[in-house]
Amino acid sequence: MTIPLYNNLTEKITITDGDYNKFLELTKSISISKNDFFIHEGNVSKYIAFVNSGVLYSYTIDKKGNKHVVQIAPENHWISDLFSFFSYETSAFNIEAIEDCEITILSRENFEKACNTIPAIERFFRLLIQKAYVDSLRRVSRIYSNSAEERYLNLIKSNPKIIQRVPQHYIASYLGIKPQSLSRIRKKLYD
Amino acid sequence: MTIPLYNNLTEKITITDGDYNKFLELTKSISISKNDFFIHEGNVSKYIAFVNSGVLYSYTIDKKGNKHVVQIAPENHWISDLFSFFSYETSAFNIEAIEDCEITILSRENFEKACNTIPAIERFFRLLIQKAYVDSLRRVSRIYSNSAEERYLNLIKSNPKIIQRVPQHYIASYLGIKPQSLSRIRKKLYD
DNA sequence: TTTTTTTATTAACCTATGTGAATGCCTATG
DNA sequence: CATAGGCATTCACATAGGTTAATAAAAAAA
Repeated sequence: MTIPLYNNLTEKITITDGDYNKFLELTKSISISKNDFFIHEGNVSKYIAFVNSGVLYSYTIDKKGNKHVVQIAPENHWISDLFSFFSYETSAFNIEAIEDCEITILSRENFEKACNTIPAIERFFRLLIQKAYVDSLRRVSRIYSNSAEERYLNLIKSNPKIIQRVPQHYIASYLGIKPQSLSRIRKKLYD
Repeated sequence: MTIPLYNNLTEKITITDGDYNKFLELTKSISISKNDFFIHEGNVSKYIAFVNSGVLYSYTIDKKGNKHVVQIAPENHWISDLFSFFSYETSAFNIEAIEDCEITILSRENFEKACNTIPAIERFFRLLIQKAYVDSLRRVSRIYSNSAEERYLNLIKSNPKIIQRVPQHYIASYLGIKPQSLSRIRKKLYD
């Protein structure tokens, strides 16, 4: 199904049917089962993915062996190994399905092709990345100015569904704390 | 002088003289004295700026009254109140000169105009924002996986000049710690 | 120069989160 | 059904960094 993708595009831009079809031809739709990898660290394939259904999450493993959840993407979100997608650096980055997923994927090569040949698509990705960038800036500023407890409450407020669908230790990692600390925070909050 | 800007553009894209001049007409070059504000929180004017010479830095003041340095931009860097520049949210954001500066500025309105009428410029900003985004993602992941001491050492390594030109309490804020803590870290490192 | 203001250092104490280990609970698998 | 592996919870203790306050050093102003 490509309707969710069309709707996602037209939230930000206007696109002709011709351009949309041209864009669609550069993509590929695939299924991923729960716990499968979409991108596995060390693999060469670099894609950006649009989630039609399910939930994916991306994470890195740092030099100390700690896992860091970077992004949690339910349906209607884009997710990618952006470190290497844009920088071409080989980065230890994984994207894994938390639930069974249907996703539409675009290779780096076709991403460039789409941006070069379909102005509306270049605009779309500029806007998408602008938003992702602002989100990331906001995240840095939240880490610095809020405690883990405040960040947890913010996440619940802004994304109540994620809390229900995603295991707690992933949430903890996304918040930048250990599962034990999240437990302690929840206990304090709900006792 | 607009040569630094031309060089900065052509690091990422190819642009014709005609397009460059068209772009230049949308910009304005101004001087800012040390300690002056380029953007003051509460002000309506929203610009993105290219630093020809000097150093600017951007910061927010959070609800608790703490100042957070978000970006430090020496010459040949772009800096902006990106929170509101892209999101149109009114955000409490300041950009101030640490040294006397020459900057070239582009209003939000002209930014859109440039992106809409000069494809090379839209491409340039897409690439610029991609890079800024990757940097910001990397920063989140560093905050989570490195101690303040490690982040300080990283900063020294990747940007030795900034350490020399920027007062220490700004560096501390950029690293997400208090000046006292940076002092303690430096003492531990250099004793 | 002297005075004032800003910045950096140090120290004693406090707090949030990390660490390691034990326990119980679920869920998947044999 | 039994069992193993993963997940959440709890606790005792460790530690990085925050807080407050005093002082020193440097820079700016007079």
